[in-house]
Amino acid sequence: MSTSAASSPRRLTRKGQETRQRIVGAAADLIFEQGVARTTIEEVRAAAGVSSSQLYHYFDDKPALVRAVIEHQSDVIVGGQETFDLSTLEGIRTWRDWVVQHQRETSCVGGCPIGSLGSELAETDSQGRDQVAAGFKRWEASIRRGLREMHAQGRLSSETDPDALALALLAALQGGLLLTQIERDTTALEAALDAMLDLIARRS
Amino acid sequence: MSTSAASSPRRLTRKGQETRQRIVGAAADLIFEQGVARTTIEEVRAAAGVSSSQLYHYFDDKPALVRAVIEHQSDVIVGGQETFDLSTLEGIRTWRDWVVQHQRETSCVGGCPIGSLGSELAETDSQGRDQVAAGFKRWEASIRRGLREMHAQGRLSSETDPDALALALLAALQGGLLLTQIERDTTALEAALDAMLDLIARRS
DNA sequence: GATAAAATGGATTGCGCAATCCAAACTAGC
DNA sequence: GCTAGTTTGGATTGCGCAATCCATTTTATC
Repeated sequence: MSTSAASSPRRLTRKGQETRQRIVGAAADLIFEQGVARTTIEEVRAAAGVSSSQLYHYFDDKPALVRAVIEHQSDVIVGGQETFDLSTLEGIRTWRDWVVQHQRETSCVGGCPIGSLGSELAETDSQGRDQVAAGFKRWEASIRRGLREMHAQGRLSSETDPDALALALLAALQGGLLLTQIERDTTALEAALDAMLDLIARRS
Repeated sequence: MSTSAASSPRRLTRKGQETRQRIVGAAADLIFEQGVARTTIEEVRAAAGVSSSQLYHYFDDKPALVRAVIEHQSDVIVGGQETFDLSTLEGIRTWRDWVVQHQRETSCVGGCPIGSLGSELAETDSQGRDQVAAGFKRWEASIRRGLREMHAQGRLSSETDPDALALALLAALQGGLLLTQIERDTTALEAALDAMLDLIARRS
């Protein structure tokens, strides 16, 4: 969690931090549900139960709020990722099952919180894009840690490049989530992850 | 290319068809560059060199125009896809190289024209989402045709399910394109496609 | 408990942009 | 060449929404 950002208030009261967090949380939910462009400041204001001036007290403008949301979602996702151990085939399967199950439980709605943001901002907000890229880097590093461990312990063939595999796994997940979100069906996500699992098994 | 759509004018003059096409092309370019929400009717109007009333003569409203753009992009992509033969490992490698090269040439800007649209519309325009899903289905079918052929001719092991593999390949491509777009670097795309190629080779 | 800073309330402003309207000028088909 | 339908011009409207403003109340610090 990189602090920084919101210019004006340098010292935040405990109460202020709570309010700020409430705004970020509400914004994150709304943006996850309907994207940045279709989420209005008014909606965020109402959902967070704050006044307009409060919102602009904590964030310079809408882009600044979006930046805080990206940071928030990165933290949530990377935090979640680190509860899984990807250094064994069994662990990767457990992770795969969790991801698929989670999509089923949410009716395949929303896709990946970071991926969707990245797609929307990529060509219009370079600062936002950089931030999403940094989030992906952290995520990738987390996956890589597992595969490197697997490789070091000889459970991945020595010719295998664990770093490239980590990137491929993240890509397969992203593509699977996108197709799953659009088709409202986990088939694509399962096919993508199972293909990667099969590859990893064959390289064991 | 499914016709239909724009309510009002049932009979289009040649001139009318040209104008309509010009609008769709301009809209497709702009939307590819900056997304649906950030593309204004005024921009499309100027780029296509038409008047406001012309635009609303051919399309009921902005969502209708977006629908025409989705249709257009689906046609372009599926058309392009069909110039490749995915029934041999060699052919798939050629396709992989083309995709990567294309991203390099465009500086990794824009991502996938359909994927980006799908991501933006998924939760806010169910009609648009359905249309993107249909586009992906066509794309998937095109890939599947190659892999089924490969399977039938014994160049893919009999235990392999070519349909699931086609879906996984499309997902890897989408995820690779998304990461590549955000990181402005083709490494992820290459890792994703190469992983799938390796899997296919190992299943040959 | 005084005072400076921070947090909150809510009305208001101004503009970007989708969409409408009323013509006028073409293009078919008979 | 007449007329019904199609295509085009461009001004205008109206609203959604980001952002500003001026208070008032609360919290920290000494």
